[in-house]
Amino acid sequence: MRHLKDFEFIEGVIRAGSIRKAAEDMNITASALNRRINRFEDEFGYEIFERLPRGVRLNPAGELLLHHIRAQSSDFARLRSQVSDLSGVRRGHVSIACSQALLPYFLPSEIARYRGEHPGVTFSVNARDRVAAERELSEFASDIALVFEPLTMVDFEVVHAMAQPIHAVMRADHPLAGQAEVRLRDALRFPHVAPSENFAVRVLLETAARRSSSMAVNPLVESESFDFMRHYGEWEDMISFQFPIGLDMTRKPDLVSRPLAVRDVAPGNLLLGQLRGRTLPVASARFMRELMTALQRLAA
Amino acid sequence: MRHLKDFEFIEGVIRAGSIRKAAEDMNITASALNRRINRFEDEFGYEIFERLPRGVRLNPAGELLLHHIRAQSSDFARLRSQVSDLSGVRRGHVSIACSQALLPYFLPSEIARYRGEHPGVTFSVNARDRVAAERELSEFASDIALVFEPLTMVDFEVVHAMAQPIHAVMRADHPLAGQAEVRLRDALRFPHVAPSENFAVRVLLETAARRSSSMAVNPLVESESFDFMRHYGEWEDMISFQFPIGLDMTRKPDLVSRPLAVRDVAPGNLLLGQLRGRTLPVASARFMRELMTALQRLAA
DNA sequence: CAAAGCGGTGCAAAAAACGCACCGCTCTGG
DNA sequence: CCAGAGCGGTGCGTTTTTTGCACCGCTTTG
Repeated sequence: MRHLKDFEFIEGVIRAGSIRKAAEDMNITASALNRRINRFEDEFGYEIFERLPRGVRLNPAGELLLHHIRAQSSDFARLRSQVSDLSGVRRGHVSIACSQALLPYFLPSEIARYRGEHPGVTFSVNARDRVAAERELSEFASDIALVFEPLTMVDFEVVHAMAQPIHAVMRADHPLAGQAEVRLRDALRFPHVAPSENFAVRVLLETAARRSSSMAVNPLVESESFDFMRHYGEWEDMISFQFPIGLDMTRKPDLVSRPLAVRDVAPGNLLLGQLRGRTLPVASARFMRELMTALQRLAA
Repeated sequence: MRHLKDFEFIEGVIRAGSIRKAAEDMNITASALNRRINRFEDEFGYEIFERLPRGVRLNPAGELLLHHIRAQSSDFARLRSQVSDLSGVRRGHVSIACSQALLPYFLPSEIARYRGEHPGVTFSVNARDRVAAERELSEFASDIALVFEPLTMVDFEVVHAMAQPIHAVMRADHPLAGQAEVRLRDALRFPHVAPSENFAVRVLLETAARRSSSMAVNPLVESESFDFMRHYGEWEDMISFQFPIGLDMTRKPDLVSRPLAVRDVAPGNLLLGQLRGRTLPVASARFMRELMTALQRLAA
């Protein structure tokens, strides 16, 4: 679209880090691109790039402008899909940033169900830790985030929250498998695997363990991949920790999961949210409502 | 700004109702303007105007586009003032749509206090009934609305609410002046003035009166101007009804105001709000926070 | 039924954007 | 230490886009 041309060029320059590189990427002369940038800065009244010997970089004003650009082009995309909805077609794209735990069962089933009703809607799903998920929202790279215990929360608008007690996952013949509820100190006495420090499960375990001098999280295997940890249990008998929404026990009859005692470990909060103040595209907004009801159904 | 040119032309056409008239208004040839519109519709992929024999009119897609245009240019204005804030200057403009009751005392004092601290900030204040105030918000014509009991509320995001019991205002020597609290049936037995049907005070009085067959609101003088009604009391001894925030009794020692009994008449809700989901310009956002604290101080 | 007002179009002129060649500068690697 | 590479910026001729003018077909109106 014509009126977004300048913005696209500016985004290109930001991406490339220099005008010349950006010009090459976008099939235009460096001089022409340079003039576009300069003209825009003139009209805008403020410089938006710092000129460095090796290229250009956004200054604070440019950062603000970048946010406007992203908000603007995202809203324009929303407008287009809204207009195309007028003619009856139900189309759109939903982009989601989520914790790993949602990847194996919860999101696939929800998305499949939704696409069954609206086959024109496409999805992109990316695993992101809680910091990256928030950043993606504020960069308009994702519409929806579904993460455990996000950190900064200033641009994160919580649409739905759900408490999830941590479960200990072990083989059906594990000594602790007979208990309906597992005490943390018991679980930590057995060999266990755990995710690394930037995952909510680990943080909750650590804070709980720190309350008592006798307990410590000492994973024999540590990984950033929940997928790896889940499969590792098939080879060596270990306890792993996971939120129940990431579990589908019906498919693994040789594994059992038991909740950790809530008085030992605080439950994690699964938060469904979007960028504060943003108007989501119709498809994303609808799917978010679906997720809300799905989570409520799960809690009941 | 270059990238808003098309949008400005489109707004001009909407305002003028025909391409030729708009072209004249904006110092451009009709043919050039016509081609701009057509080119935009081509690139956009949808027509936005219905072509009528006497001119053009927005179609539904155009209505959606218009909203995007207004949101977009308002957000761009916000961006500019935010960037200019970076260089230290505190500037900006705050536009307010409010009920008449706020005009004489509350808003003037609040605005004066705010401008004492930020002399670079300008204001526009317009009295609007509760329907018009909401429309102004959604057209980005006002940043902030402060009204009693708005109606539709779908685009109105309530930032602060405050209950205001209706007061009966009368001369100090009025028979009811001795009571700390006035019953509605007593007040209605005396000659009274009242605002017309599209004001919250009147609606609340009517609904309260309807609960009893023995009461009716029969104003001897009816007006849309609170200013008129306030001054009319100086000429003929009548009860008028008003929210306390619109009163400043210290300046009129010969007048007294007594609250109507809450068990007779429901208090009105004064609502401070903005367009749902909109990011206000810095100046407006700050002033809104000031209003919130002022209202809280008033309630205490 | 003619005149006025509307959106749309062909064409030439005017304006804007572009590509090319080149400048001055800083950093870097032999 | 110095030459070369890479950067942003500029002058100029050329290309592309936009505009203005004249005019068309159409509908409404007095």
